[in-house]
Amino acid sequence: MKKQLKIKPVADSSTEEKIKNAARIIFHKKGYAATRTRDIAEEAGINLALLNYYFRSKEKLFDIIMLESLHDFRQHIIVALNDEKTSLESKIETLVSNYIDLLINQPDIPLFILSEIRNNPQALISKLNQKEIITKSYFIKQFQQAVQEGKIVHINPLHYIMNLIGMIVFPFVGRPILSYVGQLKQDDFNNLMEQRKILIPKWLKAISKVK
Amino acid sequence: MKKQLKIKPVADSSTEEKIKNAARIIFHKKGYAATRTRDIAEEAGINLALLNYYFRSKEKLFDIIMLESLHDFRQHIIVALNDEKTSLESKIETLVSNYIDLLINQPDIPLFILSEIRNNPQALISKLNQKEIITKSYFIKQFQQAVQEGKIVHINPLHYIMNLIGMIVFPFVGRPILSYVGQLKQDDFNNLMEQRKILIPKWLKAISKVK
DNA sequence: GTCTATATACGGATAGAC
DNA sequence: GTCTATCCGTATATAGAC
Repeated sequence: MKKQLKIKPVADSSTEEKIKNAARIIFHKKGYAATRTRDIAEEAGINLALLNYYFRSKEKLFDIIMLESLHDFRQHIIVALNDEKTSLESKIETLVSNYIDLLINQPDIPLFILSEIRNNPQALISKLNQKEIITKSYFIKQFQQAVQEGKIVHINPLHYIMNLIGMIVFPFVGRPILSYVGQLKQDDFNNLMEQRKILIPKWLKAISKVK
Repeated sequence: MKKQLKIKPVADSSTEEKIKNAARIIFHKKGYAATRTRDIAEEAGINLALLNYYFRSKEKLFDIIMLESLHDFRQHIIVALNDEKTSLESKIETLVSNYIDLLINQPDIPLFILSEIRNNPQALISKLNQKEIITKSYFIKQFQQAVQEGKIVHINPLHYIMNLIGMIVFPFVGRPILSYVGQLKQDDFNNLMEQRKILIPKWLKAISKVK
């Protein structure tokens, strides 16, 4: 059971990878409860029994997918917020841009995580780890510094965080409705998201002046 | 089977209402697939068989709850956006305020709807009805008017809608995480949302000037 | 209308052949 | 490692007594 490289996995080569990739797709799309192991097997093009052979149970397979998804979801925030070399503004820019790139590739991650947390809060919230990752980040230090200097209006930083993450994530969470209302095709939607990479930092800047 | 008044239902009096209220709570909290009819019966304090006696099946009961939830969720937008008497600004103010009030009372509605749409897009999206409710609303007319007059920067109105709805809804969708990160109690959270009633319209105004 | 007991279906998991 | 066949628990739904 060789561990494969994170960056460039050998695609769908091994059966194990095939199952994991299929599981990610189905779990992300339907959530734990609505997913049937038979669907995963079919998506992976393998026999149902193999799923249990490799992963013992639906739950164990799910835990693996959830852990990886949480990792992806968090990592973009943590890394960006804790870079001590960059300014507040450029931190926002990289975070927004990287995040939107992730979501264009895996648009179902946020709704997946949020709805599973709803179904099982205590179990999952703890897996988010250190609640201080945001509140004690270098970003927050810089933020409070900027408030002191009068560059940002005095306000609960949580509002700022909600707006930041919400502006990035919400369009993906509401994509089906949005695409329906706006009659958007896949590409139309992605183009809008590309625009937001530039717009969101500007908007946040404007907001941070509002009393 | 007398139809009861919408505004002031005779609370939990009838068994039918008891079941519906219980179903709303459980479905909102866990979604269709993860909900067991036994849980609903227990929550309602009635025998499991009665559920089928009154509503025939889990699915039929679910459809009723979903339809009502969609109605609540939409109605606040539609009514506010189509009032021809009010200015653009005051439309926003009422919409934000009414919406946040609804969500403080039923905080699980958005995640409920969004995750069920994800599980079954085509079936539910159609129930949203007329895709023109937003794009052909009086609000959009006023919006485009304001753009013409140079009061609002020229931009795809969908960005504006995403920001508007996202700022309102996202904190509720991400509430478990937010409350965890910010160490918020129920009241702390609600207070933040009350603040947003005032702040969101101001923020949107600032955003609408950003090039 | 409400209950107890039970039928039926479905989905996760395993035994055992290859 | 991979398949077929099958087991078994769980959840929905109904039959029938009260």
